Amino acid sequence: MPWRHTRDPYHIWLSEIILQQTRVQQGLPYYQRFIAAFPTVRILSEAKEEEVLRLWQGLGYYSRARNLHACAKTVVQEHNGRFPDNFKDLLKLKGIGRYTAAAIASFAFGEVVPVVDGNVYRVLARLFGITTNIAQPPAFNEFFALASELIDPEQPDTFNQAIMEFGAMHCTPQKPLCLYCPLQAVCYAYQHSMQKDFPVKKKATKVKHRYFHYFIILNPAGEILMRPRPAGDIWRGLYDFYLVEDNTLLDTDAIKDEGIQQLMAKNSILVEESEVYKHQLTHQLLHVKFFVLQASEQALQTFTAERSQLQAFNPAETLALPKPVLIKNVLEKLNF
DNA sequence: AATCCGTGGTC
DNA sequence: TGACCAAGGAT
Repeated sequence: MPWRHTRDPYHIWLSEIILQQTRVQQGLPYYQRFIAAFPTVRILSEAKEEEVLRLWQGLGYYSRARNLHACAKTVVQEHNGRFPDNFKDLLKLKGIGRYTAAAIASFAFGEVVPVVDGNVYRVLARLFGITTNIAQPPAFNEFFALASELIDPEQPDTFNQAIMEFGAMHCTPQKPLCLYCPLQAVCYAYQHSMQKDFPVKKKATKVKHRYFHYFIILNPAGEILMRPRPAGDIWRGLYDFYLVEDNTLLDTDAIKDEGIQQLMAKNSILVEESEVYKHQLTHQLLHVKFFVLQASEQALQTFTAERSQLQAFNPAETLALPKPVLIKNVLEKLNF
């Protein structure tokens, strides 16, 4: 890994941001493209945001890219192009939290501060038999305190990399390699055959049910009405169809949206789909029905005038739109 | 504290 | 094949 044997805070910072919730294999090519395009933090800070986002596309968690760009600007404009050299000040930068601040502080500047990531939770929980629920915020302080006692003050960077590497390569989430583990004799989980029980991670899976009534509205030209989803909800910025949401599964004729009612009155309606979609990241269970309707030009004008976000796309154009998986599948099934 | 964000890998 | 998870952070 190209960021492993360096103390350049720019390289370390970039790699750590890319590797947040992301595997090395997936992030490595992005790291290489970013370094090639932006050799220094100053060059990155002078880039356009669209250019940064374009290089980031496909990697996910896109706020990381926006924060990355904002952080580069701050470093250049307020810190003379040099990253802060300590944990406390690094924490103030956008996109840098407790893990990333500790990683940069220890790797680049040798500060004695432990990283606490998913690997550290797992390794320490197994080793010491810690039953604290790591999904709860207070868990961080406990593991941070324990790691602070364990960290080697002479080589904090090596300690931090070692414990994460050990977690990633050896003390893995599933099928840890206990058979030839040097910590067998002192590992609580191994001694009690409880590897699968650590770390304790209870994820308050309150599944939220939502009922989406999608309307695939076609105008006389055969175009489809779509709109980008608003902020503050799932699929922000991705395109989907006009929808009516209600907490109860509505009957076709019980829908309250007046505009839709008018369209339905004047046009035939087909129920094309009815299925359940699980949004696993946010534990939402979406109950979805799809209606297809042909709208007359006149009815359509009234309808869209009240919903300025809606745009008409021909089917070929919709292929180029960023769509939620659900919508993509529907379009494919409907042969659009 | 709870919720949101994304793609890809594993078993 | 569905459930779980990954070198987290912001709001």
